Amino acid sequence: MARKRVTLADVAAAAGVSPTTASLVLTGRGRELRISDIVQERVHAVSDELGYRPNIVSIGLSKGTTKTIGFVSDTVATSQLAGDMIRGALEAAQEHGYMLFIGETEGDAASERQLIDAMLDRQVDGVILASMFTRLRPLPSTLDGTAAVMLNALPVGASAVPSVVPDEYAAGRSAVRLLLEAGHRSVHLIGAGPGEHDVPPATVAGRERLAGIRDELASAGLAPASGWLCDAWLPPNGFAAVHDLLARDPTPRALICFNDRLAFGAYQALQEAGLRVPEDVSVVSFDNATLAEWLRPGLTTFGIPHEELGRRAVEVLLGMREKAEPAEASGSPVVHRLAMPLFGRGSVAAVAR
Amino acid sequence: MARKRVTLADVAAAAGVSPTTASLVLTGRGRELRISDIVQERVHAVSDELGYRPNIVSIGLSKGTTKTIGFVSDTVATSQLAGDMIRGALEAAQEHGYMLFIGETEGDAASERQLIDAMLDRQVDGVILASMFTRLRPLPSTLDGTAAVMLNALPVGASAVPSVVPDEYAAGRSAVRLLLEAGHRSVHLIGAGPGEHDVPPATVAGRERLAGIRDELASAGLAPASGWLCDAWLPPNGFAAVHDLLARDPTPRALICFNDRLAFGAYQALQEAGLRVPEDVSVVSFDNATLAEWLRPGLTTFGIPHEELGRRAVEVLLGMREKAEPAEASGSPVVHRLAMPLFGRGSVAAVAR
DNA sequence: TAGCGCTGCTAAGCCGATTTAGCACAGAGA
DNA sequence: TCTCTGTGCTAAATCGGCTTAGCAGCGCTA
Repeated sequence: MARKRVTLADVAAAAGVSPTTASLVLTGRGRELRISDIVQERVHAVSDELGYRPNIVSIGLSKGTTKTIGFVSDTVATSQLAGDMIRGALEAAQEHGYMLFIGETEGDAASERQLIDAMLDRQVDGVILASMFTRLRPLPSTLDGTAAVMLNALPVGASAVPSVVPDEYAAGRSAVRLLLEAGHRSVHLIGAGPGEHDVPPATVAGRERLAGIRDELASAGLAPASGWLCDAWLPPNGFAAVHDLLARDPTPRALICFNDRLAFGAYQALQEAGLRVPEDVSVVSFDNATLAEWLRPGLTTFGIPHEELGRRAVEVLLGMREKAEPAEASGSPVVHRLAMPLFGRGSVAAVAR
Repeated sequence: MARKRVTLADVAAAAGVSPTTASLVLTGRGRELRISDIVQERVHAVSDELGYRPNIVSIGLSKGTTKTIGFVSDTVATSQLAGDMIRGALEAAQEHGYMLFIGETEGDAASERQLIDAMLDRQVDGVILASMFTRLRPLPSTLDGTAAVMLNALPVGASAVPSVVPDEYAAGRSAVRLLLEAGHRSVHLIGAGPGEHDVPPATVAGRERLAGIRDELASAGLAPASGWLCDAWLPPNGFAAVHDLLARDPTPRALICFNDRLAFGAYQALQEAGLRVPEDVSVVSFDNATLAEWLRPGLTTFGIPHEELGRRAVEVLLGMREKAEPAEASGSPVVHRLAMPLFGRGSVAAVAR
């Protein structure tokens, strides 16, 4: 069955010219090399008729470029996030005629190395190293000499690799500002805080959100009313933290949850205590998980622009390939910070007096 | 910077043999073609020392196989599901030394065609056509002559392509059996039913789940107590359906929700009506979304084995490449149905008497 | 001592494109 | 008539590996 692919040689034969001529015409160098209009037209016509498409593998062999990008993610555990990030990358890649190899390491260094090798064996033009939660990560040494971009992660060590991350710090400030504008002066933190070092280890997001929160509070002459550091940021943790908070302060007015799943747990605890959102308690959160929309009332949250992050990573990577080695040239690695958009729903109200 | 890749020629030169010899040794045909042990050893040593890795692009050019599979999904809207499916596919592919191209069509036929072309241009060895919800879909004609497998979708038309889908029908039967064993005799359906044709259009999952449910009820001499067909299967739909149900029957005993998001809405409606899960109402559902674990009480649900589906699709695809054209040979396309595992949590209790 | 078979290795072609160098022909000028 | 300059096209090398066919040298037989 398998109809054989139409090759350049087929086109050339059918048009009665040499493969060279066909190649020149189809790569747009016909005029430059003085192929007559009649022949050019004939080649194009035959090419269309036969449905010729160049074999990228072949081009890859001689040019060393395969129009392919490797996308290495460390975990797809919280895969919804990964999906959007990949989607953005995919779209940007497709727009530029690139394809994406996807690979997953589950955080294992050996399998990361293996995966990157497999990609290099296939002559990828560049590699995106994505993390599903913002963190510091080293650049694998195999990637020396290959264009690379970190996505939702920051390079550690001397490697001068550009990175693309959400602007967590700004979002932290914005979250506080939102509550201040609603008249709140007492803000409890669920998931981290109150001190600047009270964050789960290795999460850049937590550290930067907290820094933003604390700085914005400070500029209003305030400090967190309380902070509840959690090991993990899942609903049960949020539930427990708010449960504990209510034991100390039975009528909190405003919560900032460090992510939406914590907020979900917070909702549950508040509800069981007979407190209503937002009439009794305002809640602001981060991530804009799908969940945020489904809660009743809807959760006001700062979203991670996953799709935009993925898209930007691809664009940065393709940009690198044009200029020679710009990251190293400019001395220090470039960090692209993308704004986290606010999704205002029903969970914030003016403070009750 | 970019250290040049080590080629076979480099290894050969360093070992003082011809490229032919090096190739034979490294592809394991050394003994067969009588290369002396001394030379074999030397070639291997040099190869290791230089860190030689064969360039798969080159092999792809001559052999036409690139150890690469294209994974085309129609939508990543509900991307968590996609993520797990892709993860399973990824793992299986990696185990066999294959890489995955990922592409997304957003359901658009033109972009699907374009994507598949882009993959064929890169000489993929096969293509997996994945849907994020089980449905019928035609096989794009460009794929004639290429190995293909449908994932979470069934081929429509004469194309003899194997497919891998969850066994929705069996899960429907199991859901009912679970309730029957708990002593329930009155079962309300949220999302579809009561009649066998009362399903949202084009969802195979709904149709098959409903068929299983109705058949199992029938074999106990029962029929659905009521059924609430919803346009979409999102929390607000579940909320509304249960709201309506309660207007007719204020004390339902058992609900089967057609997915977890409907069940989430059902929980909310039950809660607002002062009914408790599972003491007053038992709830069974399908999908095992992450959400199911977070609800209080945890939702008892039949999960879609996404990871297993993805994995199996790859295995079926790679299996096809070994035998010639087995699907067509065997006459009718093979459908692989994978069991949907039960995740028993706290939402089902023995019927109150 | 020519012929045969075996051992151990290599030359050369191929996959499908791009690219460089250059060929054949026509017309113009010396 | 010979050279020179364009014009229009093509041969051949290349990318990096695999594969087929075959070569050289040796010992053994007839």
